[in-house]
Amino acid sequence: MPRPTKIGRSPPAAVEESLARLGRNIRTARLRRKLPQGALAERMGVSRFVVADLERGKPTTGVAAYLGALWVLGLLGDMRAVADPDRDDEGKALERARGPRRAGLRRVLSDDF
Amino acid sequence: MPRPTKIGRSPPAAVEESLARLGRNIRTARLRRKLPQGALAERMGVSRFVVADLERGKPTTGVAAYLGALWVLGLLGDMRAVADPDRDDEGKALERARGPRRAGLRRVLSDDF
DNA sequence: TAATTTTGTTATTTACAAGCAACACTAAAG
DNA sequence: CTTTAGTGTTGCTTGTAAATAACAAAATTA
Repeated sequence: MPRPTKIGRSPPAAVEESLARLGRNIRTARLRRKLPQGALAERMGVSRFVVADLERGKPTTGVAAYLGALWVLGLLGDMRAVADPDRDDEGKALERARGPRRAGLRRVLSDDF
Repeated sequence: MPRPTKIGRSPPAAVEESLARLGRNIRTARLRRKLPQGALAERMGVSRFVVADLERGKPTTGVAAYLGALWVLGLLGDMRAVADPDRDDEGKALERARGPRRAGLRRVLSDDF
């Protein structure tokens, strides 16, 4: 996350806590599976330092690293429920109050990064 | 995620799908709350381009950006269940097969980034 | 319709994420 | 105790994530 970002340098406490817990959970799952940081890192295609950063909940580390770890550990499915529109009761209530707005999409949205 | 990373440049398909879905979910939640990308970005303390990246599921974007968006939208609580040790049945089974290993911790682990 | 708002695109700049190497510390295994 | 494996820490290098600015193309509102 290069360039000084407020959310990267000092995230809201709630975000920091959430990240710390996620990191601890990944560490616990890794230890249960008897995987050293290096082995997990190798299967993810990153260096062991990235895994160490994850497990501490480093906020500036890329999402792909976190999700990649979950993937190797067989826990990626847990992400399905995050921000699931079907479970977003507050959002659904807001939407019912007016007509459903369509997202201002382009003709074609290029997804090549 | 500077430096050519396998997981950043071409993540496993499962990770890509998970990211794409998460991005779509965040976008849906934002639209339901009638928040423009710029407004969400401002509350997060980032530029509007980061929000646009999120919603496309860009893998190299920092975690804090994703979690920060969830936080503003009131959806951060959904992260609690991700990799929750209490729900990790496979991990628990593996652990039962042997004694619970303790992590090789330091005396003090500095968490200042 | 026109005016406004929102989002997408491109280009440029810059601070840092992630790679690597070397070394220290810890805790198991022999 | 000695050896080995796993993890933490520091310093350095490099490619790039994110900021900014300017413009274009949609969608919404009047």
